[in-house]
Amino acid sequence: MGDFPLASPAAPAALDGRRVGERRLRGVVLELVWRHESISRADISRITGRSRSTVSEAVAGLLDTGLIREAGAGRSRGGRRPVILRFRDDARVILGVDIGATHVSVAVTDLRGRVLAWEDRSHDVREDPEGVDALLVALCDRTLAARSPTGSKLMGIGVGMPSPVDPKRPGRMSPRLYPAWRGRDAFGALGTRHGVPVYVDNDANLGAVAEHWWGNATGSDNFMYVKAGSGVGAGIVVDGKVYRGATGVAGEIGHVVVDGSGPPCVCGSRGCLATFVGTRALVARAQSLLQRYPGSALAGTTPLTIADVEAATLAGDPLALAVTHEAARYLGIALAGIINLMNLESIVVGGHLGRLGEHLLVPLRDAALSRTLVGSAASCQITTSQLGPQSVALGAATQVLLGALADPRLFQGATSR
Amino acid sequence: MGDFPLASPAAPAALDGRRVGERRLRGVVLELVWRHESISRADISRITGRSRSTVSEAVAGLLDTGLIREAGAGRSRGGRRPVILRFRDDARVILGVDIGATHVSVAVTDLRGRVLAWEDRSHDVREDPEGVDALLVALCDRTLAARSPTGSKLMGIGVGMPSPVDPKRPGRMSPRLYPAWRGRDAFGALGTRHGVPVYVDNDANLGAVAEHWWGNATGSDNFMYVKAGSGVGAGIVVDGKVYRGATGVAGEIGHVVVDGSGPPCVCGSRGCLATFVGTRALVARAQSLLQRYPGSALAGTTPLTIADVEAATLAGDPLALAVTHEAARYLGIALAGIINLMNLESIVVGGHLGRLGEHLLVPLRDAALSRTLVGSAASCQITTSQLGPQSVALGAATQVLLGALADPRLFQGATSR
DNA sequence: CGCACTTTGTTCGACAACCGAACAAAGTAT
DNA sequence: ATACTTTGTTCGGTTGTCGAACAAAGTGCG
Repeated sequence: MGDFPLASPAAPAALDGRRVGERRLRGVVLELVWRHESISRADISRITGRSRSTVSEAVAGLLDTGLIREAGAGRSRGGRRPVILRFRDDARVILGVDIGATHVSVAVTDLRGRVLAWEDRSHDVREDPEGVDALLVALCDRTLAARSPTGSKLMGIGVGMPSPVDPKRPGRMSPRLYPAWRGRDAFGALGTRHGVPVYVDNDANLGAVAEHWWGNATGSDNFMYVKAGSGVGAGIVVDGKVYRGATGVAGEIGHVVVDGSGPPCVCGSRGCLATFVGTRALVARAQSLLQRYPGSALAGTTPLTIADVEAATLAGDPLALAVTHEAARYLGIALAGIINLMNLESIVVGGHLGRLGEHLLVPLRDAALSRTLVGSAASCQITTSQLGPQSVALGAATQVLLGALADPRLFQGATSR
Repeated sequence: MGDFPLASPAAPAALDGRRVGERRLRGVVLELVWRHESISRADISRITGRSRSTVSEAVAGLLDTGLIREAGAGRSRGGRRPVILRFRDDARVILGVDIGATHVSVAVTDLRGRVLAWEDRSHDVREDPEGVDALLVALCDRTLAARSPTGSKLMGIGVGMPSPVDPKRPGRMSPRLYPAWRGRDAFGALGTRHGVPVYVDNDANLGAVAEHWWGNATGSDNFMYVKAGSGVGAGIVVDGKVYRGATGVAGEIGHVVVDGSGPPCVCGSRGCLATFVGTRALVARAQSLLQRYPGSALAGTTPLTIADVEAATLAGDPLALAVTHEAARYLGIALAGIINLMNLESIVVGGHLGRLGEHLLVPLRDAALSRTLVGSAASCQITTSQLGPQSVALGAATQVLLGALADPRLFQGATSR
């Protein structure tokens, strides 16, 4: 026991596929009970099309596991009152870990995506892998100890990384972006330490998952989450599932061309989105505009940081607003093309740009929707993330939850903390 | 009988889902026999994981339908020699219809995607819907009469349209692009006339299907087919299936920005791909360059058509080559961004640009691959379509075939012609 | 209030898909 | 020739599911 492999993000659990029967129905029923706050056996029978007898059997099995419980009688529909079933949100807890380029955060959530405990630390992740290991151990222990419903079992750990994740070697950071991490199997130790499975994925993908289940993209099955941080990344959800592409590294939105005659980019092109909306690009742009806006609040600030530009934008500083609007316009150009191509239902912007709210959205929507075709994209909702800094950690925990809902057997295996 | 509804492209057949058993296994076995030119029951057992007894039962059922047959003994693997099973490619025929802006084509194929008969007519589809109806009836009858294995039953009809297809109303052309077609349920009559189901889809999507099964994208499960015709459209295949987006109109690649300061486009943006690679754009560009290339073979040609530009390019004319290279470069910029974003495995270019072969590919690959990131896209194969003008009709027929492979019951229903 | 009708959830017999063991047929290796 | 392997079938048993029947617990109308 306690010997779980690192799970690849694409395949959280490979069922044997032979026994398609009860195990599968149990998963379906479990997910239904989870989705509907309260539901009866008869409801499930109607929704799934299985007979009441079959549903009863599956429900009996789930009651045994303690994941659902009977909670009194519901309203009659003209006959006997149904027995209400409820999902037990506190039956297990999940650890969600967010590794960024400059920070490490850990959340403990229940099975409804509620954050029960939260720790956040600044750390130079790029240069100090050993420090990250130690920090993770400490933060996980602290948050687990602080969580409210004491005694709940830990079900699994989700980890978000600021790097593409190779499905075949999920524990590895990209050696190009993180040379110091070369050869390290980053997060396997976490799983064996706690005796639970670990799910590793890219941070933008997990941000998308969080938005899909708990944020602005609830109900959108085809949408994109754009994370504008030190770099620009995207998590794409297609038909309700994270889209990963041919080799698992989809989402590199930073090198979509938005100005063919713009500045050269490291990728070999000119006028890439990344040259306009990355942290460094925004700060540099603000710096270069200082002379033209002598009265700006940013005038005296040295060194200028992205936090300064953000604060100034929210305060209505003209220079900062000019920088923000320019970035929004370029982002809008890129999004317009993608909306038309992929026929997306909604887009959520997170990361530092997402914190600017309407200051970003007004020019962004203007730029994007003026370029989209009728029907396809006029209906695409563009918003900024409301989930805040816990977004990635929450998405990581959610991936664990989804894996378990799809395969209830994972609920069994967790050992007590 | 003979009363099939128009099938939406997304859901060719909605199984009841209750009986998952033999019907499903039979579908899996049928597809395996179809994929492998020759295969034994024991092979199928190993591949599917079902027991030999179960596989034997499913095979027996399929033998009864006449869709597969036993074809002698295979090579021994150290024991009794296996009985070889083969798919009967000539058990049924399929009609594939290609409606373009200026032409109507019809193909009859067997169950292996071989074109047995083919008719092609120029026609002003945009303005004359009634003429299209009459032409379709005539061409379908002619091709069916001309097909080689006489007596084979017609299984279904696939139709490709030069318009986005609304999954909820598959028979309707876009009223914005085709005002004269407003209110017409375009192709339902075809199905009732022949007593078979009709599958309608967008032409670029069907081109992608054809490339996926019979062309350059065989083996690629994440790729894009770009059809550069009078407009520019794309068919996107994700995880082996046509990607349709939130409302079924994905693939509008024409309005990806490739030059933020380029000429204005009808969509409201500037420097859209469509302003550089559409038929009209290419001809206009050639026209405007005539003065600078006085020796060009195109100098005396009036009116200048896209066919002239194509021919001149293939003949190595400097003006035409300049136009082609420019278009290739812009297309490359757009593709680079999409490759990075979607992590595609390959891209196939069809339509008039696709006919230019290496004249297009050399500058296109140069433009696209120089802008893509290591790992993600350096491995993306960019080619031109080899399927020729039958591509869309072939894809349409293939969609019917795939629908039937997934649900063998469709094989039963076809009436003799 | 009583009686007919509905709805819910369980029990039980039947059925279909699938498996595994046993077996015959037809091979190969030595 | 003998021992072992592979293939495909037969047959009994397990499992998921259904439908009919039923008891429990409602609603609604005369």
